[in-house]
Amino acid sequence: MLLEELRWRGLIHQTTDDANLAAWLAERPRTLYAGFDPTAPSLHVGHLLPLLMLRRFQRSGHKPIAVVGGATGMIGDPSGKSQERNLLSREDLARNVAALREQMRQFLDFDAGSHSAELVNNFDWVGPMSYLEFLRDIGKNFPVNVMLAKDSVKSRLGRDDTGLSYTEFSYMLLQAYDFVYLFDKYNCELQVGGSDQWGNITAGIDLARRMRGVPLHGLTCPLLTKSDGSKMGKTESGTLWLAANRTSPYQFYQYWIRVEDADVGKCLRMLTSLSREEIERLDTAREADAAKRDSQRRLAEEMTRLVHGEPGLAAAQRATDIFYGAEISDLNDTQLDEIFADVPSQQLRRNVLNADGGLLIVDALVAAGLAKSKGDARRTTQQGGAYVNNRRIESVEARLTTGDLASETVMVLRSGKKNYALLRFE
RNA sequence: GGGGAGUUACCGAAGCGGUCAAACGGGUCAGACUGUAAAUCUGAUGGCUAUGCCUUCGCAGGUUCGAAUCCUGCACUCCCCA
Repeated sequence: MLLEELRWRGLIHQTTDDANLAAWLAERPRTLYAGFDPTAPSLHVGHLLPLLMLRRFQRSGHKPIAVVGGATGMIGDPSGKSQERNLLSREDLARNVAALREQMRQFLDFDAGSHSAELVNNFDWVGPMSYLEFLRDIGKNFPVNVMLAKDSVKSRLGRDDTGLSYTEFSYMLLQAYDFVYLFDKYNCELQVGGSDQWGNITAGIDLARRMRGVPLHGLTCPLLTKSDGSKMGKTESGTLWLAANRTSPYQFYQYWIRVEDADVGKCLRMLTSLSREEIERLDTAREADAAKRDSQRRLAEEMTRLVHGEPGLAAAQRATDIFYGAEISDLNDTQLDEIFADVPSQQLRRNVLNADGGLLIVDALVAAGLAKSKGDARRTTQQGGAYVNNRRIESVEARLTTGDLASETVMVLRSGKKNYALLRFE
């Protein structure tokens, strides 16, 4: 039932027991976990698949545990990495762990009785363990030849330009032990993760069999990639973060709005909770009239609501209307600040609007940083590329006065289709 | 160490005494078209207090009424022979 849906959504890459997993899950509610290493102070789109996987399982009555890797994050997972990682400082790590915990809360239900979600930090059980204890109890169970056979290790050893430190080599032991620990404490029997986690997951399953004699299970989801093979969630300016202070709700919304036709169906399946009927209806509509871009709109809406809530979605949509819409007027500073939160701004003295009949449009463009020089500004204006409050400026001679303020103190300048800048007049 | 070639605007590349702010291509920017797609088409592309003025053709000098173009020196790059 659940598994069938996951399969339809394309969320299953590999499982430890294709034949029986569905029945095993149907038997009774199970406890499962996914781990997230605190490599940055925010989750990003790449974390979403396993996180949503936990959510989907919870909605089917299973109990999810989100593990923040306070311990494993100190080591660095070599899986899927082509080079040795730099270690994070303890302070950074602590900050990241706290931030991730906070973010993960919104995706899971912590008040669902017997299948309430748990949020734990593996530093709590790995930290107190001594090195000797670790080597005797855990290390003893890892044949090095098996470890060497893992893809994550092999790919690194096969390279000439980079190696693999003992530290990173040990990573899988820590993650393997997490699984055993969570089995002991929560009777956790299933680990989910991205396809690059397969080696680590099976390491945990092997360890549990040796230490406890129990069969645990694993399930991985594919990496979220675009039709051209590149990773989803990367923009020209970097990663698409879930934290509003790193990627604004507007930028986040825009990313999904701009997803290619070829990728949008996959995104709807893998990332949203929309029903199969609804997604297939969108597919049909898209084939009939791709230009309407209902799929993208719906995707952006769902994703932004999921990550930033209704207020975030509303703000993103309002900003979108303005960025791609009509003239800006009758707004106040607060609204403008919110909409143009991502846009650079410059301060000017207010009296330049009154002196000499106003501020020349050319000077305004230069001051706002939208033109390299006055010549550049003049050219842009002559070619019809200069806008104030989204109204095209027709003449190079035009002067801006207090009447051109969009709000109390702010004027919205634009060069071309999408280069915005604010001028604040104090 | 010897011989040769080169250094031009964001990049590539023409220019080889005046008509050179410097052809052409790419990039970039703007406009039209469009689905916040792709392609296409058009225009622009050193600066300014702008029918003119100023600064730029590796750097510093020189010849000349006049130099990106000729001469001298310097720096750097590339190639060939040791």
